[in-house]
Amino acid sequence: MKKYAGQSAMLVAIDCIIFGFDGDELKLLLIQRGLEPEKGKWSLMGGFVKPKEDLEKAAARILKQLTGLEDVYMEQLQAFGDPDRDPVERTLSIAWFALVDIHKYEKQLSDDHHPEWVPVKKLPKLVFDHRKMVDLAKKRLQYKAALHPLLFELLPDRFTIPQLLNLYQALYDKKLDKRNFNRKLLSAKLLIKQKYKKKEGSRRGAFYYKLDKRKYYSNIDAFMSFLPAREIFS
Amino acid sequence: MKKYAGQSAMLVAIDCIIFGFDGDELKLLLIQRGLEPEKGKWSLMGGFVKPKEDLEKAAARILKQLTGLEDVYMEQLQAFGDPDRDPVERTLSIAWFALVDIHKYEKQLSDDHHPEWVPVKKLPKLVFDHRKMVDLAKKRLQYKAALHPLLFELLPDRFTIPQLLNLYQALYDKKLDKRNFNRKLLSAKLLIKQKYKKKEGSRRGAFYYKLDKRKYYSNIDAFMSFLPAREIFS
DNA sequence: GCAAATAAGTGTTATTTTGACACTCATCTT
DNA sequence: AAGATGAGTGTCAAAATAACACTTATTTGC
Repeated sequence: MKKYAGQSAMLVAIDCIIFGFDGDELKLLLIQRGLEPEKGKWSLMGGFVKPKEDLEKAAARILKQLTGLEDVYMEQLQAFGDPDRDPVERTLSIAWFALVDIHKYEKQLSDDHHPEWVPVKKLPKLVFDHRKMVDLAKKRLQYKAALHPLLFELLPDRFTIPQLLNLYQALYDKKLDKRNFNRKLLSAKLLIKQKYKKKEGSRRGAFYYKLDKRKYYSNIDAFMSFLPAREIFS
Repeated sequence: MKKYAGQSAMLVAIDCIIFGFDGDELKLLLIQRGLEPEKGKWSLMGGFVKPKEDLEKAAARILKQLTGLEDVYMEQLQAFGDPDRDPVERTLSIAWFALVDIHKYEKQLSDDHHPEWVPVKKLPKLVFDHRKMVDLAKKRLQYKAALHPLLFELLPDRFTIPQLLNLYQALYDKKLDKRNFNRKLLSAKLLIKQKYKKKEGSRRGAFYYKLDKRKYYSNIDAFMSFLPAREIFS
Protein backbone atom coordinates (compact mmCIF):
# COMPACT_ATOMS: atom_id res chain seq x y z
CA MET A 1 0.00 0.00 0.00
CA LYS A 2 1.11 3.54 -0.69
CA LYS A 3 2.47 5.74 2.04
CA TYR A 4 1.79 9.35 2.77
CA ALA A 5 4.52 11.12 0.85
CA GLY A 6 6.86 13.64 2.35
CA GLN A 7 5.65 13.48 5.93
CA SER A 8 8.12 13.06 8.71
CA ALA A 9 7.61 10.49 11.38
CA MET A 10 8.62 10.68 15.01
CA LEU A 11 9.03 8.33 17.93
CA VAL A 12 6.06 7.87 20.20
CA ALA A 13 6.55 7.07 23.84
CA ILE A 14 4.43 6.52 26.91
CA ASP A 15 5.22 7.97 30.31
CA CYS A 16 3.41 6.82 33.41
CA ILE A 17 2.62 8.93 36.43
CA ILE A 18 2.06 6.27 39.05
CA PHE A 19 0.34 7.38 42.23
CA GLY A 20 0.32 5.48 45.49
CA PHE A 21 -0.72 6.20 49.05
CA ASP A 22 1.02 4.79 52.09
CA GLY A 23 -1.56 5.92 54.61
CA ASP A 24 0.14 9.19 55.22
CA GLU A 25 1.54 10.76 52.09
CA LEU A 26 0.65 10.70 48.41
CA LYS A 27 3.56 9.21 46.51
CA LEU A 28 4.84 8.72 43.01
CA LEU A 29 6.78 5.79 41.72
CA LEU A 30 9.90 7.15 40.04
CA ILE A 31 12.78 5.40 38.40
CA GLN A 32 16.34 6.18 37.63
CA ARG A 33 16.52 6.59 33.92
CA GLY A 34 18.23 3.72 32.18
CA LEU A 35 19.19 5.36 28.90
CA GLU A 36 21.50 8.13 27.92
CA PRO A 37 21.10 11.05 28.05
CA GLU A 38 20.34 11.87 31.66
CA LYS A 39 21.03 8.26 32.59
CA GLY A 40 20.63 7.75 36.31
CA LYS A 41 18.51 10.87 36.82
CA TRP A 42 15.02 10.65 38.30
CA SER A 43 12.37 10.03 35.72
CA LEU A 44 8.89 8.76 35.18
CA MET A 45 8.64 5.19 33.97
CA GLY A 46 8.28 5.16 30.23
CA GLY A 47 8.88 3.32 27.03
CA PHE A 48 8.29 3.42 23.32
CA VAL A 49 5.06 2.33 21.71
CA LYS A 50 5.65 -0.75 19.61
CA PRO A 51 4.81 -0.87 15.91
CA LYS A 52 1.60 -2.86 16.29
CA GLU A 53 0.63 -1.89 19.78
CA ASP A 54 -2.21 0.41 20.73
CA LEU A 55 -1.74 3.08 23.35
CA GLU A 56 -3.74 1.45 26.14
CA LYS A 57 -1.78 -1.77 25.78
CA ALA A 58 1.51 0.06 25.67
CA ALA A 59 0.68 1.96 28.83
CA ALA A 60 -0.41 -1.21 30.60
CA ARG A 61 2.69 -3.05 29.44
CA ILE A 62 4.99 -0.37 30.72
CA LEU A 63 3.19 -0.19 34.03
CA LYS A 64 3.37 -3.93 34.43
CA GLN A 65 7.01 -4.05 33.55
CA LEU A 66 7.78 -1.80 36.49
CA THR A 67 5.23 -2.89 39.03
CA GLY A 68 4.13 -6.37 38.05
CA LEU A 69 0.55 -5.13 38.33
CA GLU A 70 -2.27 -5.64 35.85
CA ASP A 71 -5.82 -4.33 35.68
CA VAL A 72 -4.80 -1.08 37.22
CA TYR A 73 -6.78 2.12 36.88
CA MET A 74 -5.12 4.14 34.12
CA GLU A 75 -6.23 7.19 32.28
CA GLN A 76 -4.70 9.04 29.40
CA LEU A 77 -3.57 12.41 30.61
CA GLN A 78 -2.27 14.28 27.63
CA ALA A 79 0.16 14.13 24.77
CA PHE A 80 3.32 16.14 25.24
CA GLY A 81 4.86 17.12 21.97
CA ASP A 82 7.28 19.96 22.31
CA PRO A 83 9.77 19.31 19.49
CA ASP A 84 12.71 19.72 21.83
CA ARG A 85 11.36 17.88 24.83
CA ASP A 86 13.76 15.02 24.25
CA PRO A 87 17.18 16.25 23.15
CA VAL A 88 18.11 13.03 21.38
CA GLU A 89 15.46 13.00 18.76
CA ARG A 90 11.90 14.12 18.41
CA THR A 91 9.73 11.99 20.64
CA LEU A 92 6.11 12.52 21.33
CA SER A 93 5.07 11.28 24.73
CA ILE A 94 1.62 10.28 25.77
CA ALA A 95 1.36 10.64 29.51
CA TRP A 96 -0.89 8.28 31.45
CA PHE A 97 -1.59 8.35 35.11
CA ALA A 98 -2.15 5.25 37.16
CA LEU A 99 -3.61 4.71 40.61
CA VAL A 100 -2.17 1.70 42.36
CA ASP A 101 -2.46 0.07 45.73
CA ILE A 102 0.99 0.74 47.03
CA HIS A 103 0.91 -2.44 49.09
CA LYS A 104 0.31 -4.64 46.09
CA TYR A 105 3.39 -3.24 44.46
CA GLU A 106 6.50 -5.32 44.67
CA LYS A 107 9.81 -4.49 43.19
CA GLN A 108 10.38 -6.63 40.13
CA LEU A 109 13.39 -8.81 40.56
CA SER A 110 14.85 -8.17 37.18
CA ASP A 111 14.42 -4.49 37.68
CA ASP A 112 17.35 -2.33 36.89
CA HIS A 113 15.28 0.81 37.07
CA HIS A 114 15.86 1.28 40.80
CA PRO A 115 12.33 2.48 41.38
CA GLU A 116 11.38 4.38 44.51
CA TRP A 117 8.18 5.75 45.96
CA VAL A 118 8.71 9.45 46.45
CA PRO A 119 6.32 11.85 48.22
CA VAL A 120 4.60 14.10 45.72
CA LYS A 121 5.40 17.01 47.95
CA LYS A 122 9.12 16.33 47.91
CA LEU A 123 9.80 15.59 44.28
CA PRO A 124 13.36 15.58 43.09
CA LYS A 125 14.29 17.20 39.81
CA LEU A 126 13.00 15.11 36.94
CA VAL A 127 14.29 14.66 33.41
CA PHE A 128 12.86 16.37 30.34
CA ASP A 129 9.31 17.66 30.83
CA HIS A 130 8.35 15.06 33.38
CA ARG A 131 7.76 17.65 36.04
CA LYS A 132 5.10 19.25 33.86
CA MET A 133 3.50 15.86 33.45
CA VAL A 134 3.45 15.26 37.16
CA ASP A 135 2.00 18.67 37.89
CA LEU A 136 -0.74 18.19 35.36
CA ALA A 137 -1.48 14.70 36.62
CA LYS A 138 -1.80 15.91 40.16
CA LYS A 139 -4.11 18.68 39.09
CA ARG A 140 -6.19 16.24 37.11
CA LEU A 141 -6.37 13.81 39.98
CA GLN A 142 -7.44 16.57 42.34
CA TYR A 143 -10.04 17.69 39.87
CA LYS A 144 -11.44 14.32 39.10
CA ALA A 145 -11.37 12.97 42.64
CA ALA A 146 -13.33 15.98 43.79
CA LEU A 147 -16.16 15.03 41.47
CA HIS A 148 -16.05 11.27 41.22
CA PRO A 149 -15.29 8.35 43.51
CA LEU A 150 -11.83 7.44 42.36
CA LEU A 151 -9.40 7.42 45.21
CA PHE A 152 -10.53 3.99 46.33
CA GLU A 153 -8.17 2.79 43.63
CA LEU A 154 -5.29 3.85 45.83
CA LEU A 155 -6.42 1.85 48.85
CA PRO A 156 -6.36 -1.87 49.63
CA ASP A 157 -9.49 -3.98 49.33
CA ARG A 158 -10.45 -3.23 52.86
CA PHE A 159 -9.74 0.10 54.40
CA THR A 160 -11.02 2.32 57.16
CA ILE A 161 -12.77 5.62 56.88
CA PRO A 162 -9.99 7.47 58.66
CA GLN A 163 -7.59 6.05 56.06
CA LEU A 164 -9.74 7.40 53.27
CA LEU A 165 -10.05 10.74 54.99
CA ASN A 166 -6.28 10.89 55.30
CA LEU A 167 -5.96 10.23 51.62
CA TYR A 168 -8.26 13.09 50.72
CA GLN A 169 -6.46 15.34 53.13
CA ALA A 170 -3.15 14.40 51.58
CA LEU A 171 -4.33 15.01 48.05
CA TYR A 172 -5.81 18.40 48.77
CA ASP A 173 -3.42 19.33 51.54
CA LYS A 174 -6.37 20.44 53.62
CA LYS A 175 -7.96 19.36 56.86
CA LEU A 176 -11.48 18.09 56.32
CA ASP A 177 -14.30 17.86 58.80
CA LYS A 178 -14.66 14.19 59.58
CA ARG A 179 -18.34 14.43 60.43
CA ASN A 180 -19.28 15.99 57.13
CA PHE A 181 -16.94 13.68 55.27
CA ASN A 182 -18.53 10.69 56.91
CA ARG A 183 -22.03 11.78 56.19
CA LYS A 184 -21.38 12.39 52.49
CA LEU A 185 -19.36 9.24 52.12
CA LEU A 186 -21.93 6.97 53.70
CA SER A 187 -24.82 8.60 51.88
CA ALA A 188 -23.23 7.44 48.64
CA LYS A 189 -23.85 3.88 49.82
CA LEU A 190 -20.76 2.58 48.11
CA LEU A 191 -19.26 1.06 51.22
CA ILE A 192 -19.96 -2.14 53.06
CA LYS A 193 -19.03 -2.19 56.70
CA GLN A 194 -17.00 -5.19 57.77
CA LYS A 195 -17.13 -7.00 61.05
CA TYR A 196 -13.55 -6.39 61.98
CA LYS A 197 -11.61 -3.46 63.14
CA LYS A 198 -8.22 -2.30 62.19
CA LYS A 199 -6.21 -2.62 65.34
CA GLU A 200 -3.04 -0.84 64.46
CA GLY A 201 -2.80 2.87 64.69
CA SER A 202 -5.37 3.57 67.33
CA ARG A 203 -6.52 2.25 70.68
CA ARG A 204 -10.12 1.92 69.80
CA GLY A 205 -9.62 0.54 66.32
CA ALA A 206 -11.53 1.61 63.21
CA PHE A 207 -13.93 -0.60 61.36
CA TYR A 208 -12.88 -1.87 57.99
CA TYR A 209 -15.04 -1.18 54.97
CA LYS A 210 -15.07 -2.66 51.52
CA LEU A 211 -16.30 -1.20 48.29
CA ASP A 212 -19.58 -2.42 46.95
CA LYS A 213 -17.95 -3.27 43.63
CA ARG A 214 -21.18 -3.49 41.72
CA LYS A 215 -22.27 -0.02 42.75
CA TYR A 216 -18.78 1.31 42.43
CA TYR A 217 -18.27 0.24 38.85
CA SER A 218 -21.69 1.42 37.78
CA ASN A 219 -21.04 4.81 39.38
CA ILE A 220 -17.46 5.40 38.46
CA ASP A 221 -18.47 8.18 36.11
CA ALA A 222 -21.22 9.50 38.35
CA PHE A 223 -20.85 12.72 40.22
CA MET A 224 -20.19 12.24 43.85
CA SER A 225 -18.35 14.61 46.06
CA PHE A 226 -17.19 14.02 49.58
CA LEU A 227 -15.63 17.44 49.82
CA PRO A 228 -16.89 20.91 50.60
CA ALA A 229 -17.64 22.60 47.30
CA ARG A 230 -14.88 25.12 47.45
CA GLU A 231 -12.12 22.59 48.03
CA ILE A 232 -12.50 21.66 44.42
CA PHE A 233 -10.63 24.79 43.44
CA SER A 234 -6.94 24.34 43.27
CA MET B 1 23.73 13.46 18.52
CA LYS B 2 22.95 9.80 18.87
CA LYS B 3 19.48 8.43 18.19
CA TYR B 4 17.47 5.90 20.11
CA ALA B 5 18.37 2.65 18.42
CA GLY B 6 15.86 0.20 17.10
CA GLN B 7 12.70 2.14 17.82
CA SER B 8 10.14 2.58 15.13
CA ALA B 9 8.71 5.96 14.40
CA MET B 10 5.24 6.81 13.20
CA LEU B 11 3.42 9.72 11.67
CA VAL B 12 1.71 12.13 14.00
CA ALA B 13 -1.36 14.01 12.90
CA ILE B 14 -3.83 16.45 14.38
CA ASP B 15 -7.56 16.23 13.88
CA CYS B 16 -9.84 19.08 14.82
CA ILE B 17 -13.38 18.77 16.08
CA ILE B 18 -14.74 22.23 15.35
CA PHE B 19 -17.97 23.18 17.07
CA GLY B 20 -20.21 26.04 16.05
CA PHE B 21 -23.69 27.21 16.95
CA ASP B 22 -26.04 28.91 14.54
CA GLY B 23 -28.63 29.92 17.11
CA ASP B 24 -30.57 26.76 16.70
CA GLU B 25 -28.39 23.68 16.31
CA LEU B 26 -24.96 22.65 17.45
CA LYS B 27 -22.82 22.05 14.38
CA LEU B 28 -19.49 20.62 13.36
CA LEU B 29 -17.29 21.84 10.57
CA LEU B 30 -16.49 18.87 8.37
CA ILE B 31 -14.51 18.60 5.20
CA GLN B 32 -14.34 16.28 2.29
CA ARG B 33 -11.09 14.44 2.65
CA GLY B 34 -8.50 15.52 0.14
CA LEU B 35 -6.18 12.51 0.17
CA GLU B 36 -6.52 8.94 -0.82
CA PRO B 37 -7.74 6.67 0.62
CA GLU B 38 -11.32 7.68 1.31
CA LYS B 39 -10.81 10.80 -0.77
CA GLY B 40 -14.02 12.81 -0.93
CA LYS B 41 -15.55 11.19 2.14
CA TRP B 42 -16.60 13.28 5.13
CA SER B 43 -13.82 13.82 7.59
CA LEU B 44 -12.59 16.03 10.35
CA MET B 45 -10.09 18.65 9.35
CA GLY B 46 -6.63 17.39 10.01
CA GLY B 47 -3.00 17.47 9.05
CA PHE B 48 0.40 16.20 9.98
CA VAL B 49 2.53 17.73 12.67
CA LYS B 50 5.61 19.29 11.15
CA PRO B 51 9.12 18.30 12.22
CA LYS B 52 9.75 21.36 14.39
CA GLU B 53 6.24 22.26 15.32
CA ASP B 54 4.66 21.78 18.72
CA LEU B 55 1.20 20.35 19.08
CA GLU B 56 -0.61 23.56 20.04
CA LYS B 57 0.83 25.36 17.06
CA ALA B 58 0.01 22.51 14.73
CA ALA B 59 -3.58 22.45 15.93
CA ALA B 60 -3.90 26.22 15.56
CA ARG B 61 -2.33 26.13 12.12
CA ILE B 62 -4.70 23.47 10.90
CA LEU B 63 -7.69 25.29 12.32
CA LYS B 64 -6.61 28.52 10.71
CA GLN B 65 -6.00 26.87 7.40
CA LEU B 66 -9.62 25.83 7.26
CA THR B 67 -11.37 28.70 8.97
CA GLY B 68 -9.04 31.67 8.76
CA LEU B 69 -9.53 32.10 12.50
CA GLU B 70 -6.88 32.67 15.12
CA ASP B 71 -6.98 32.86 18.91
CA VAL B 72 -9.72 30.32 19.06
CA TYR B 73 -10.53 28.27 22.12
CA MET B 74 -8.88 24.88 21.61
CA GLU B 75 -8.29 22.04 23.96
CA GLN B 76 -6.48 18.78 23.52
CA LEU B 77 -8.99 15.99 23.65
CA GLN B 78 -7.05 12.77 23.42
CA ALA B 79 -4.51 10.87 21.39
CA PHE B 80 -5.94 8.14 19.21
CA GLY B 81 -3.40 5.49 18.46
CA ASP B 82 -4.99 2.29 17.27
CA PRO B 83 -2.30 0.81 15.02
CA ASP B 84 -4.80 0.24 12.22
CA ARG B 85 -6.76 3.43 12.50
CA ASP B 86 -5.30 4.69 9.25
CA PRO B 87 -4.99 1.91 6.68
CA VAL B 88 -2.18 3.58 4.78
CA GLU B 89 0.41 3.65 7.46
CA ARG B 90 0.55 3.93 11.17
CA THR B 91 -0.54 7.41 12.15
CA LEU B 92 -1.13 8.62 15.62
CA SER B 93 -3.70 11.36 15.80
CA ILE B 94 -4.06 13.92 18.51
CA ALA B 95 -7.61 15.16 18.52
CA TRP B 96 -8.33 18.75 19.53
CA PHE B 97 -11.65 20.36 19.87
CA ALA B 98 -12.31 23.98 19.02
CA LEU B 99 -15.16 26.31 19.84
CA VAL B 100 -15.68 28.97 17.21
CA ASP B 101 -18.12 31.75 16.57
CA ILE B 102 -19.80 30.36 13.51
CA HIS B 103 -20.46 33.84 12.20
CA LYS B 104 -16.80 34.76 12.20
CA TYR B 105 -16.06 31.79 10.03
CA GLU B 106 -15.66 32.42 6.36
CA LYS B 107 -14.83 29.88 3.76
CA GLN B 108 -11.24 30.30 2.73
CA LEU B 109 -11.00 31.17 -0.92
CA SER B 110 -8.24 28.76 -1.73
CA ASP B 111 -10.09 26.03 0.00
CA ASP B 112 -10.40 22.79 -1.79
CA HIS B 113 -11.66 20.98 1.29
CA HIS B 114 -15.30 21.78 0.58
CA PRO B 115 -16.07 22.37 4.23
CA GLU B 116 -19.62 22.35 5.53
CA TRP B 117 -21.27 22.97 8.86
CA VAL B 118 -23.19 19.84 9.73
CA PRO B 119 -25.60 19.44 12.67
CA VAL B 120 -24.07 17.24 15.34
CA LYS B 121 -27.31 15.34 15.49
CA LYS B 122 -27.24 14.49 11.81
CA LEU B 123 -23.67 13.44 11.26
CA PRO B 124 -22.80 11.61 8.08
CA LYS B 125 -20.48 8.64 8.15
CA LEU B 126 -16.95 9.78 8.83
CA VAL B 127 -13.62 8.32 7.78
CA PHE B 128 -11.38 6.25 10.04
CA ASP B 129 -12.08 6.71 13.73
CA HIS B 130 -13.35 10.25 13.39
CA ARG B 131 -16.75 9.34 14.67
CA LYS B 132 -15.20 8.15 17.93
CA MET B 133 -13.40 11.46 18.19
CA VAL B 134 -16.58 13.41 17.64
CA ASP B 135 -18.49 11.39 20.19
CA LEU B 136 -15.79 11.85 22.77
CA ALA B 137 -15.54 15.56 22.01
CA LYS B 138 -19.25 16.03 22.44
CA LYS B 139 -19.18 14.18 25.71
CA ARG B 140 -16.27 16.26 26.89
CA LEU B 141 -17.95 19.46 25.88
CA GLN B 142 -21.13 18.47 27.68
CA TYR B 143 -19.12 17.57 30.72
CA LYS B 144 -17.01 20.65 30.82
CA ALA B 145 -19.74 23.11 29.92
CA ALA B 146 -21.86 21.76 32.75
CA LEU B 147 -19.17 22.75 35.21
CA HIS B 148 -17.47 25.76 33.72
CA PRO B 149 -18.47 28.82 31.72
CA LEU B 150 -17.29 27.83 28.30
CA LEU B 151 -20.05 28.00 25.78
CA PHE B 152 -19.67 31.75 25.43
CA GLU B 153 -16.88 30.84 23.04
CA LEU B 154 -19.50 29.68 20.60
CA LEU B 155 -21.41 32.96 20.60
CA PRO B 156 -20.66 36.35 19.09
CA ASP B 157 -19.34 39.20 21.20
CA ARG B 158 -22.81 40.30 22.05
CA PHE B 159 -25.57 37.86 22.51
CA THR B 160 -28.90 37.56 24.26
CA ILE B 161 -29.81 35.33 27.14
CA PRO B 162 -32.36 33.42 25.10
CA GLN B 163 -29.58 32.69 22.59
CA LEU B 164 -27.41 31.28 25.34
CA LEU B 165 -30.28 29.26 26.71
CA ASN B 166 -30.88 27.82 23.27
CA LEU B 167 -27.26 26.82 23.07
CA TYR B 168 -27.41 24.94 26.34
CA GLN B 169 -30.63 23.30 25.30
CA ALA B 170 -29.06 22.23 22.04
CA LEU B 171 -25.97 20.81 23.68
CA TYR B 172 -27.87 18.80 26.26
CA ASP B 173 -30.93 18.17 24.17
CA LYS B 174 -33.08 19.18 27.10
CA LYS B 175 -35.51 21.96 27.84
CA LEU B 176 -34.30 24.15 30.65
CA ASP B 177 -36.31 26.41 32.92
CA LYS B 178 -35.54 29.93 31.82
CA ARG B 179 -36.18 31.44 35.22
CA ASN B 180 -33.72 29.21 36.99
CA PHE B 181 -31.23 29.53 34.15
CA ASN B 182 -31.45 33.28 34.35
CA ARG B 183 -31.00 33.40 38.06
CA LYS B 184 -27.91 31.22 38.01
CA LEU B 185 -26.45 32.95 35.01
CA LEU B 186 -26.81 36.45 36.39
CA SER B 187 -25.60 35.46 39.83
CA ALA B 188 -22.27 34.58 38.24
CA LYS B 189 -21.91 38.27 37.36
CA LEU B 190 -20.03 37.52 34.19
CA LEU B 191 -22.39 39.42 31.94
CA ILE B 192 -22.76 43.11 31.23
CA LYS B 193 -26.14 44.21 30.01
CA GLN B 194 -26.06 46.37 26.91
CA LYS B 195 -28.34 49.24 26.03
CA TYR B 196 -29.69 47.72 22.89
CA LYS B 197 -32.01 44.95 22.09
CA LYS B 198 -31.84 42.35 19.47
CA LYS B 199 -34.73 43.12 17.22
CA GLU B 200 -34.85 40.08 15.03
CA GLY B 201 -36.57 36.94 16.16
CA SER B 202 -39.09 38.38 18.55
CA ARG B 203 -41.54 41.25 18.81
CA ARG B 204 -40.35 42.55 22.10
CA GLY B 205 -36.65 42.11 21.43
CA ALA B 206 -34.13 40.73 23.89
CA PHE B 207 -31.37 42.76 25.47
CA TYR B 208 -27.87 42.10 24.35
CA TYR B 209 -25.23 41.16 26.87
CA LYS B 210 -21.47 41.07 26.66
CA LEU B 211 -19.00 39.05 28.64
CA ASP B 212 -17.07 40.81 31.34
CA LYS B 213 -13.81 39.60 29.84
CA ARG B 214 -11.76 40.27 32.91
CA LYS B 215 -14.00 38.20 35.12
CA TYR B 216 -14.46 35.62 32.41
CA TYR B 217 -10.80 34.93 31.89
CA SER B 218 -10.06 34.84 35.58
CA ASN B 219 -12.90 32.37 36.09
CA ILE B 220 -12.53 30.17 33.08
CA ASP B 221 -11.40 27.31 35.29
CA ALA B 222 -13.79 28.12 38.10
CA PHE B 223 -16.78 25.99 38.80
CA MET B 224 -19.96 27.56 37.67
CA SER B 225 -23.05 25.73 36.65
CA PHE B 226 -26.13 27.12 35.05
CA LEU B 227 -27.80 23.76 34.86
CA PRO B 228 -29.79 21.60 37.22
CA ALA B 229 -27.35 19.24 38.88
CA ARG B 230 -28.65 16.12 37.29
CA GLU B 231 -28.38 17.39 33.74
CA ILE B 232 -24.67 16.94 34.11
CA PHE B 233 -25.06 13.23 33.67
CA SER B 234 -25.00 12.14 30.11
C1' DG C 1 -7.38 -2.80 88.25
C1' DC C 2 -7.76 1.89 87.64
C1' DA C 3 -6.72 6.29 85.52
C1' DA C 4 -5.12 8.49 81.56
C1' DA C 5 -4.51 8.86 76.82
C1' DT C 6 -5.90 8.44 72.13
C1' DA C 7 -8.27 8.15 68.00
C1' DA C 8 -13.11 6.58 66.49
C1' DG C 9 -17.51 7.68 66.06
C1' DT C 10 -21.70 10.32 66.07
C1' DG C 11 -26.24 14.77 65.66
C1' DT C 12 -28.03 19.25 65.47
C1' DT C 13 -28.91 23.54 63.55
C1' DA C 14 -28.84 27.60 60.82
C1' DT C 15 -27.92 28.98 56.24
C1' DT C 16 -27.78 28.46 51.49
C1' DT C 17 -29.06 26.46 47.34
C1' DT C 18 -32.07 24.35 44.56
C1' DG C 19 -35.97 23.38 41.55
C1' DA C 20 -40.76 23.76 40.52
C1' DC C 21 -43.97 26.75 39.14
C1' DA C 22 -47.20 31.12 35.99
C1' DC C 23 -48.02 35.49 35.08
C1' DT C 24 -47.04 40.29 33.09
C1' DC C 25 -44.62 43.14 29.68
C1' DA C 26 -42.98 45.19 25.37
C1' DT C 27 -43.46 45.34 20.75
C1' DC C 28 -44.92 44.19 16.23
C1' DT C 29 -48.65 42.77 13.07
C1' DT C 30 -53.02 43.04 11.22
C1' DA D 1 -57.14 48.68 18.85
C1' DA D 2 -56.79 43.84 19.49
C1' DG D 3 -54.07 39.87 19.09
C1' DA D 4 -49.91 37.39 18.93
C1' DT D 5 -45.29 36.38 20.36
C1' DG D 6 -41.32 35.72 22.83
C1' DA D 7 -38.90 38.47 26.91
C1' DG D 8 -38.65 39.04 31.41
C1' DT D 9 -39.46 38.41 36.31
C1' DG D 10 -40.57 36.36 41.99
C1' DT D 11 -42.03 33.01 45.48
C1' DC D 12 -41.80 29.21 48.24
C1' DA D 13 -40.98 24.68 49.96
C1' DA D 14 -37.47 21.17 50.10
C1' DA D 15 -32.86 19.68 50.07
C1' DA D 16 -28.08 20.25 50.73
C1' DT D 17 -24.54 22.22 53.01
C1' DA D 18 -21.14 23.64 56.49
C1' DA D 19 -20.05 24.70 61.07
C1' DC D 20 -19.68 22.98 65.34
C1' DA D 21 -18.14 19.40 70.34
C1' DC D 22 -18.93 15.72 72.94
C1' DT D 23 -19.01 10.58 73.98
C1' DT D 24 -17.06 5.93 73.34
C1' DA D 25 -13.98 2.02 72.90
C1' DT D 26 -9.73 0.38 73.80
C1' DT D 27 -4.87 0.30 75.08
C1' DT D 28 -1.16 1.77 78.05
C1' DG D 29 1.13 2.82 82.16
C1' DC D 30 1.09 3.11 86.92
